[in-house]
Order: sequence, then C-alpha cells, then structure tokens
Amino acid sequence: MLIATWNVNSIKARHEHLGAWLDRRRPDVVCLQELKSIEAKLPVELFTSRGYQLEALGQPTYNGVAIASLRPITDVERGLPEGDEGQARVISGVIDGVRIVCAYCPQGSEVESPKFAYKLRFFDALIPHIAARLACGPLILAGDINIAPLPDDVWDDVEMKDQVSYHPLEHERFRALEGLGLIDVVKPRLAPRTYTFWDYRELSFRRKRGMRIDHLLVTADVAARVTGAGVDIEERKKEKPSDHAPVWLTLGE
DNA sequence: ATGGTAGCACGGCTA
Repeated sequence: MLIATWNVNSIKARHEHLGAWLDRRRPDVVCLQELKSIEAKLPVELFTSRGYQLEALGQPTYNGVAIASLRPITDVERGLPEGDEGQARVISGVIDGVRIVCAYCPQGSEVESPKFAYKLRFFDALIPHIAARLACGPLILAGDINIAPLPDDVWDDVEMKDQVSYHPLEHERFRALEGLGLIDVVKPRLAPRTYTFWDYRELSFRRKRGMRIDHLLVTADVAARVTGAGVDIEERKKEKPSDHAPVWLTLGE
C-alpha cells in the first residue's frame, strides 16, 4: 500500500503532472496541499476517472487540501476549527482502519510577523486535535508541515538558525507531535540531505538549496508495517513543477 | 538589486 503526500501548488496548474504521476506511481492514497481552488472548480474527473475517491476542503486563491484514495474513505472531518482561523488547511478520513490527517500547516512568513504567531497558534491547536484522535486508533499525519526538524533537513543550518521553518519554537511543536507517539518513518530511509521543497527563486533546486518540510508521521502500529519510504525528486525536475516533491511510504498488510 | 519566481487573478498577497 503506497501512501503519499504532495504540495502541488495549485491543482489546476499541476493537472498534467499530477495525472502522469498518479498513472506512474498509482498511490493507494495521496494527500494533497495548496489546491488553490474552490471545491466547485476542482478537476474531480482527474481522480474519479482513475478510480479514486476524492475528499476535499477548498478555498478561493489560497490553501486547500484533499485526500484521494483507491480504497473507501470514511469518517471525513474537514477543517481545524480550533486553530485554522477559517483557512482550508486540514482534512482527514479513515482508510483501512487508519485515520489519515492531511495538513497544510502555515508557512509563517518571517519570525517577527503576525503570520509566525498564527503558525504557532495553528500547531497549538493541531497537537491536541491529533492527540484526541490517537485515542481512536492508528493514525498518519501527512502533509506540508512547514518545519524542517533536523540540521540536515535544511541546506545550511547555520544560515537557517532561528529562521522560519527552522526556529526553536517550531522545533518545540514538532517534538510535541513526536511526543504524542508519532514517528518520522521517512527520515531514516532517506539519503542525508534529501529535501522535499526548493524555492522557485534563486535557482534553489539547481543549487540544492532545499528543505525537508513535508512529512509522514505515523503511530507505532503503522510504523511496524512500513516497508519503504522516499521522495519523488524527479517531479521537481520537470517543466513548470510544483516547488514541492511527493513524499511517500509503503505499508505491508 | 530589501532582489529572485510562481500562482491566482488582474493588484497585491502568499509562499
């Protein structure tokens, strides 16, 4: 069973790449972020024609999240009412007995900005939201978490010190998620300095200036079933790519 | 060069 997460940076702009990737990888589940679309304008046939059930939470212009699955999705929950402040950033559903939470966490702009305070508030709501659902069974938190947890998850940890996405207050929130029992099963399966995001600016991809901010965090019962994980970096090499690459794991039964 | 690129939507915001 292949489960992936991908910040597509506009589902309409990525229609062609996403379709080709679905055909090539045939994920059982993919969590998508930054749809940048209202639900009425989503390209639903992109998924249904391939046999996927699509559950989405849209918003005009910004944000937007979705889960597409070959297997039935039940118990869908939309939004993070305690902390998303009206932005479409969280959707979750149960697939094969596992609650999969798809999240697009705020980017945070700059540390001094109001958006950084919002980012921290969002995590302070997300953490108890996840904790409450952990009591109900196995769980996967998948998405653009917008935090690089470890020194080699950024291209230069000295330059990034105290910067957004690599700030101690964000690391504190990431550790809190791990403290709930969520395990980063992807990191130990990657070559050092494998990233998931490269800014469009400053030739970041060519210069290997990326960050690992897209994550799949899983409970111990799920971690015991993980047989592989990786990042589809080739997606970032295409013409008009998303600035993020898909991250995936495979599960045995 | 307080820049650079991309997407939405058509000016400015977000990332």
